[in-house]
Amino acid sequence: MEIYKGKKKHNFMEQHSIAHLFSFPVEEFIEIREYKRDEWIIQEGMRPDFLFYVMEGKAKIYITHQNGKVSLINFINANEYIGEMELLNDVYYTKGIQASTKTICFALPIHRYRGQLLEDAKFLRELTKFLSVKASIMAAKYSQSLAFPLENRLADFILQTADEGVYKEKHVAVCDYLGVSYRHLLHVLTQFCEKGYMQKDGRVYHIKDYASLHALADVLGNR
Amino acid sequence: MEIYKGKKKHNFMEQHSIAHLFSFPVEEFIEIREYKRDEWIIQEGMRPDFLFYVMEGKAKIYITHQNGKVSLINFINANEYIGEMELLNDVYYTKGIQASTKTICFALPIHRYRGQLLEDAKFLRELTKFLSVKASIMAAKYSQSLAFPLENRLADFILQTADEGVYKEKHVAVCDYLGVSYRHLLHVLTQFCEKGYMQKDGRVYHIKDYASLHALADVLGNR
DNA sequence: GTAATAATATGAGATATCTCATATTTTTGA
DNA sequence: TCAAAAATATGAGATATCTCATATTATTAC
Repeated sequence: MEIYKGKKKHNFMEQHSIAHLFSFPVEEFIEIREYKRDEWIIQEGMRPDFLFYVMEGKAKIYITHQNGKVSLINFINANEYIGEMELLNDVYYTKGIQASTKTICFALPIHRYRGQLLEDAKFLRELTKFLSVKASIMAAKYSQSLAFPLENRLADFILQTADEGVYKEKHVAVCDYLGVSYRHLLHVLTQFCEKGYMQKDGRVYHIKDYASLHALADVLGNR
Repeated sequence: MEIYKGKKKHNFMEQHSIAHLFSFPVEEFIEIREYKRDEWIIQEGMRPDFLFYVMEGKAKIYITHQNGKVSLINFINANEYIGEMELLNDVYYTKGIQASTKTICFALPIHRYRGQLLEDAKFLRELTKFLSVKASIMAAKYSQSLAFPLENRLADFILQTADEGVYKEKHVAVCDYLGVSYRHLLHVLTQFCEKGYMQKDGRVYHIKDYASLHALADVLGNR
């Protein structure tokens, strides 16, 4: 992890203003941090001292269960908060946050700004919207995971992540995300190929039949 | 549904103040509504015109999937909001909300108060906390549903809902809530009885072995 | 009070998904 | 550059969960 200093910090802040997020100045104690791919931004179970706002990059929220299974709960993208749960709630079990690409974020020291943040309607309004969307996405994922087999959820995931007709996500990551075993994921992928929906080419899959995949994904009703 | 008028309204408002939720007066256009058990407070897919705040009672959030399955996403209890998603987001698929007991709530007409509410730090702060807890609970339920079989989730549910050692929830409701088939729920309940964790007595179940149920529930790690 | 509806109950067979074992290939770190 | 670690790959058997069929018992509505 690198903390931007001096000129580098100054330049970055000029090019990426976050003045629209707060109605008071935060420049004085704010930090700009750059995390490398796979670096942990927050360790599971360790309360962070900062509220983060992601400017660039992508991160993953993980939780480890007592049976050893690991769930990738969700992704965090640019223009989203990290650590807001800890800002708001005194007791909260902190999830692990890992950068999945190079990630640059603003970091506000909570002890310095907590009081002001919780009085700031501008900040709270945006955070409230963000949280409402988050809650709503989690609810959708939850109910879908119970109501539909992997076949449907995977079709949806493939269509969302494929780039120019090519699907090439890492199987292990997808298992954590969709909450199924590696074995079963491969099984369903093989089925998709047998049915002619996709064609395997080395490590990547080419989509051959969008219509069928869409038919599977659409029943999830992700509006 | 009954809307309190005149003296009844006046009395209720004197006894149940919600002044602490807002920093501006809301008395003028607020309604007090009482819903009977099983009545729909919001119809699925129909945008509500009100923001509700539950004072008394308990309601359920439902979503119907395209394959006909119904998920009971969560419960709403006293001192919680209904309709906040619609207040915050212009596009949102409205879930169905059904009273599961007699439910009394305040109803604020959105068109009248939206602007003020979104500027009110006091209101937004409480709503933000509420939403952060909601998002966090959904995330926990989601990851648990993927990581653990019914056995564990049911043990947790039984311990949470049993009253003086007696479990007597309706099977059909539990199926929707835990997202499993009726058949499978009964199967696992029967197993619990065979293993001596519970004893069936007519329509209710008596808990006989708390330790074993706790052991099953604890691995979920609900902190 | 009775017919309709909802909830409970149980069996049998199908399918979705998991666990474990083992081998090969790719990536990573010293 | 080489050994260790991670990711991919596949088989076989076990288990969790679902679907459908069918009966019986409560609850609700008229």
